[in-house]
Amino acid sequence: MTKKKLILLDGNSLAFRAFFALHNVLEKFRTSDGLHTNAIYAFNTMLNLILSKGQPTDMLVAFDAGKTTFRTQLFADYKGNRPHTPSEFLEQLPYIKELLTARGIKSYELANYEADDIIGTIAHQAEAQDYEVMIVTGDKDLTQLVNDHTTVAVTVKGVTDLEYYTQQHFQDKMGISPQQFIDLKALMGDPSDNYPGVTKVGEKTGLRLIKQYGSLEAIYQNIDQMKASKLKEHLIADRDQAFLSQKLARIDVQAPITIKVKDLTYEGDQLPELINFYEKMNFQSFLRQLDAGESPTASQQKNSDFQLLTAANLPQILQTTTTTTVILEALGDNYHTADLIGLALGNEHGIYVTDQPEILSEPQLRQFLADAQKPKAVFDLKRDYVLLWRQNVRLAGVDFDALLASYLLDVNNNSNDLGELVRDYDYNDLQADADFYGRGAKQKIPAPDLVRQHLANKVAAIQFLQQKLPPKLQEHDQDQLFDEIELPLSQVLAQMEIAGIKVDVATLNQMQQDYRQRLQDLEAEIYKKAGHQFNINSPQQLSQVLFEELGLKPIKKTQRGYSTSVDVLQKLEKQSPIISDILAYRQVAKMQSTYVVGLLNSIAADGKIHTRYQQTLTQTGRLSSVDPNLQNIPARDEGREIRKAFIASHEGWEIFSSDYSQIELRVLAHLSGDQNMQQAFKDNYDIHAHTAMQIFGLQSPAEVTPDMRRKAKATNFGIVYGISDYGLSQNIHISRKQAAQFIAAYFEKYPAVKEYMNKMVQKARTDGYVETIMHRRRYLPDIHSRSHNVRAFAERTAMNTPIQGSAADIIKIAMINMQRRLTQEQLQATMLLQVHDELIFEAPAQEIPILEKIVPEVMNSAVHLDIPLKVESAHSTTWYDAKG
DNA sequence: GCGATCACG
DNA sequence: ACGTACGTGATCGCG
Repeated sequence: MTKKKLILLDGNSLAFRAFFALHNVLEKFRTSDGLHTNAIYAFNTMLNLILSKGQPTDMLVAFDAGKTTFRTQLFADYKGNRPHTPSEFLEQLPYIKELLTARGIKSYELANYEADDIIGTIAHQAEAQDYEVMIVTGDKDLTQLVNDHTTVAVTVKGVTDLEYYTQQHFQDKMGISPQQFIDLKALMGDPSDNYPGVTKVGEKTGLRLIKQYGSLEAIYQNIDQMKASKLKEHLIADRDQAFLSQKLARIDVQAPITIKVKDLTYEGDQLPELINFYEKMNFQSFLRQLDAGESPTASQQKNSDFQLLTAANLPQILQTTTTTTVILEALGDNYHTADLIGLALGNEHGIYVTDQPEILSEPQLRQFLADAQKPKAVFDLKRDYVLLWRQNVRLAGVDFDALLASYLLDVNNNSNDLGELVRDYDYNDLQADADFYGRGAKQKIPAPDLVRQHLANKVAAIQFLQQKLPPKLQEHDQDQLFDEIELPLSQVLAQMEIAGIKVDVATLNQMQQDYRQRLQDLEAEIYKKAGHQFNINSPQQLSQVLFEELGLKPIKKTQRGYSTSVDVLQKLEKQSPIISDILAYRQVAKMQSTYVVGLLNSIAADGKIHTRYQQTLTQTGRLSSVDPNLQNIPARDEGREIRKAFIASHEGWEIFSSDYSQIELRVLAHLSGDQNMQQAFKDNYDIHAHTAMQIFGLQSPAEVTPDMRRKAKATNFGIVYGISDYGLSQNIHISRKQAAQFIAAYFEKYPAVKEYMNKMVQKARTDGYVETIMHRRRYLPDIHSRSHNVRAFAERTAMNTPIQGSAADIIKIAMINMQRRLTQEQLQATMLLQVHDELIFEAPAQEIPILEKIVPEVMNSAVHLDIPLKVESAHSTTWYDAKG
């Protein structure tokens, strides 16, 4: 007989995690009676995962019984600092228990004991009966129960991402045994459970002591031999607290439970009850899964009715007074080169589909698509605009883009695949393209009737989203962002992508040869110094040479070995002459592979590079650039030479570039309302020098040394990123203490900045999101994480996103206005690139003086802030020199 | 397919 | 004491 497997769930902690996993859609999960169901839903998702992955024979979910336990009797303040539990969560707990019954899973609670103790006791008994035990929890404390029979899975993020603690994993990670964990907690205390431990002892010191002495008892037995120190004094003073904490930390494995292991058989879903429950909760997707007996498949998706689109019925279909949904089907991501394979239209006349893209030669259809008075709905306007441009049709009249709308509502729901995206709105009647056409090498076009059906289903999906999303945009106050920024920006970006930027192949070829020679020379030199050949590009082989053969001292570890990154190598530079060769080799190799060769491979038939801007990708609202990335062309040092290859596309034209000066700090000055910082910008001071005066307490700008300015600049950056003293200290190579002083001085001189930072974190906590000046929204569910690490990251994000995102809003508005202005003034000048705070154009030489006037004018007036914006411009025959 | 590295703002 | 800057994309080696 196979071994029995018992899975034990920590009900309260997992339900709580489930609640916050879907906290950002809290209001989306409500029954008609008003009951919130997000935690119930996420809990069930987790159950599905655990049941299918874990295949238990027996199962139990343990819950906390109430506020008072034997621990509160030991220590009145136990868990005394827990914030008020949200009622939206508490109301769901009874239903989670009901769910468990319907799924054939036992649950249990016991007065005076926590769920931990129930789990510990049952696990203990099951181990004795040779069960394999797995415990699932959101609380690391339970890892003390790990042993040969028992694994503890702790949630890392959400409820489906689990870290599995086996005996081995625990030992590897902590360096102590699971049983010693109790003594570690005794020393550290636990802020979330509100018990103290020993003063000034945290995880680091605690681990050191446990490793040295083995146990709490051993520490105190040997305390007299310990040499005098503050630590020793604290240990002695807090002895009682430590032993009390040990009692609190230890999970009781002898709790007086009234159930037996043999009663815990997992019964499986109780179908009538479960269907009933899902219906009550309005869990459509779970109901469908039950229906299918497994996950939903193509066979049960509802296909939309449609008819063939022909030249004959086109006139009737285009005779419409409502919005027409348009699908242009082309395979692959790169719409600059992909071929059309079909077209579909949908409106009040029905859905019409063809797999003959040649229908685009019909003048009526071409006219309709280009008619700004005929409203249209699409998925990915930019893509469609470019596809049609290549057919010499200028798409107009699009007033709904399901991709853009979905992205604005939640920047995480941004799949470039319509089928995947609608699934997030519980719509399952469209396959993902990757499923329909196959992925990678296996991609092929299915039979025409299937393709037509797929396109019809796409039309229906967009129609569904057009009903569903606009009210939500309005709720979020995002109508302007959608209608006046992202939608028009799509067309501007399409035009920039189509324009492309000219590249001088001869320059790149010459660089390729030079780099090839230098790489050969450096390679020979490195092999000579190492004593043998090896692959310098392999961090593994390189660290073998450096740290084993040459005996250099490793500074930093990575997951697989020792780090060989630039900052590490720089610290080793004095120790061996090979290091500078390696640094040089790395730099040249990067230039060669990514830039020279990479760019040469991306040049289109017209001698230009046409990047694609991802408009629905970043979490902050910035654009990104792919295939190739033209937003990370080297700008400093030698690498900047690459920019000499970027030239204007006509004889007698130039490259013209304007960038916002300090836009993020200006945005911060505006958002925070800090008077001191605002004054500095109003007076057009050098802001980094000004900050240097503030944090170094100087009286006049003349006292600011270049080094002070450098440090102040780094501090300004740090503030924008959501400051930490450690991060700043690493960045400018100062002590952490000094960094902390800088930050304190900074906040003292710019007090409103500090208030603003606190306000953003608070807003993320109470509203679940932060937003930009144009109401671009980012949800931050991690702000409630129990993990310090994850939570701190969310807090920095809460501070940074409104700043970075508002700057992104501003340049987007400037781009739209700029494109209009160029048309108005009938200029030949063309906007080519955007690099976050910079716009790059090409123009006939005689238009340069005009650009010098109007580009800063348009950029400066994009929005009205409490402080002025500032723009700097430059121009030349190549991008290299078109930079101030 | 993922981690390490390094390019940009 | 905790473990760190924010946002990206391309290339490489390795499993």
